Amino acid sequence: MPLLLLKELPRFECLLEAAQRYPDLHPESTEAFLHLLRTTDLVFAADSRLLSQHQLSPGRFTVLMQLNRHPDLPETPATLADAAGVTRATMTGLLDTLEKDGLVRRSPAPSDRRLTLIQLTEAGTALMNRVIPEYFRNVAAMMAPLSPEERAQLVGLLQKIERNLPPSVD
Amino acid sequence: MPLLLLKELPRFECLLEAAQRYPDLHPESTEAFLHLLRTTDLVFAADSRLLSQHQLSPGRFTVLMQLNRHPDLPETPATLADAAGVTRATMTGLLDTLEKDGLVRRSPAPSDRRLTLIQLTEAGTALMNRVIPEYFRNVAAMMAPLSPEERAQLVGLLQKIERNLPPSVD
DNA sequence: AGCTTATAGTTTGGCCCCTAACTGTCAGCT
DNA sequence: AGCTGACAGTTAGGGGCCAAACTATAAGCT
Repeated sequence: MPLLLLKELPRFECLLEAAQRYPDLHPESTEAFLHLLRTTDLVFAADSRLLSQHQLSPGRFTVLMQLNRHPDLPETPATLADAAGVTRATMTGLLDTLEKDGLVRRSPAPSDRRLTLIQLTEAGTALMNRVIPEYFRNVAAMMAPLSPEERAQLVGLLQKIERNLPPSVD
Repeated sequence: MPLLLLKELPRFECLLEAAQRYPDLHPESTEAFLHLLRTTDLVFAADSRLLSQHQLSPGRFTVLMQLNRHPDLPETPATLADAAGVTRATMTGLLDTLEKDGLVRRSPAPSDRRLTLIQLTEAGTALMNRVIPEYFRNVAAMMAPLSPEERAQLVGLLQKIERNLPPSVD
């Protein structure tokens, strides 16, 4: 996604000016909020560009990552959806295209015909073996401008915000 | 959107462990990266929940915000799309539903028949007058756990990351 | 055995994003 | 005047998300 943000964030001076018109506007908070969305949009877009070179999207990658963690332990659409924080309807769609591309395999569960077992195929495993190192190098490169102390600091600040918010999915 | 993240981020200890399997995995960078996506997802979801109470989405809100800034200066779909960082096709769809809901009005430009002028309707203006204060209060509330110094610090750290990344749209 | 409640996965329809291609219009050139 | 290239906005098709509703299956109770 882009998050549908303004391409150029308003300067802080503009926020100060707008605060005169909108008393509820808190310039420092709004600035932090907009930068958070903006930076994440850029990070996410860079991540998406890397993944798209391998015919993957962040969503598909997350599913494959989940399956790759314990390859001998099959997952179901419901457990994958729950772990990923999306609806089962969404997961059905993701699995449809992953299966079509030969990266996962669906099979019935012997003991419960409501369940479908999902496993990585050999092609899926091979793809992940190629993508994962590159993915982590890309993540490290994106975070490289921060020193180790600054990364810890960033995590601390983000956790402070996070603790104050309800989870986005049940 | 949820960003299709894992509902529970891996603990840092798990990242250390995974780093043994993936030498390119940099635990501190990966932790910061995942927290950045996670926190923004939660912030964005909270923002979306507030806006959805007013039959708005972040995208529609951004468009209305842009139109609200200079109500007497009509915009065009192309200028709105460019300012918002989305394609003209996307903007057409957003304007379709905003027009259907009576929040914006499309009219032909007298001097250039390629252009469509977009303006807020009275209903659109009234809606924005109700939503904007609430929107900024919500933003301030989400950022409230950070002190003013910490907000400035967050902005600084995010800008460091941002400067190292290409823009997500041209 | 039959009924009720719950679960799994899918389908439908919609929204928001994209790319590519289309139609209509304008600007500049000859 | 006519042509070419560029621009504006839309359409078509697709992916990724949602909610709601559906069908099929399982568990528990009587």
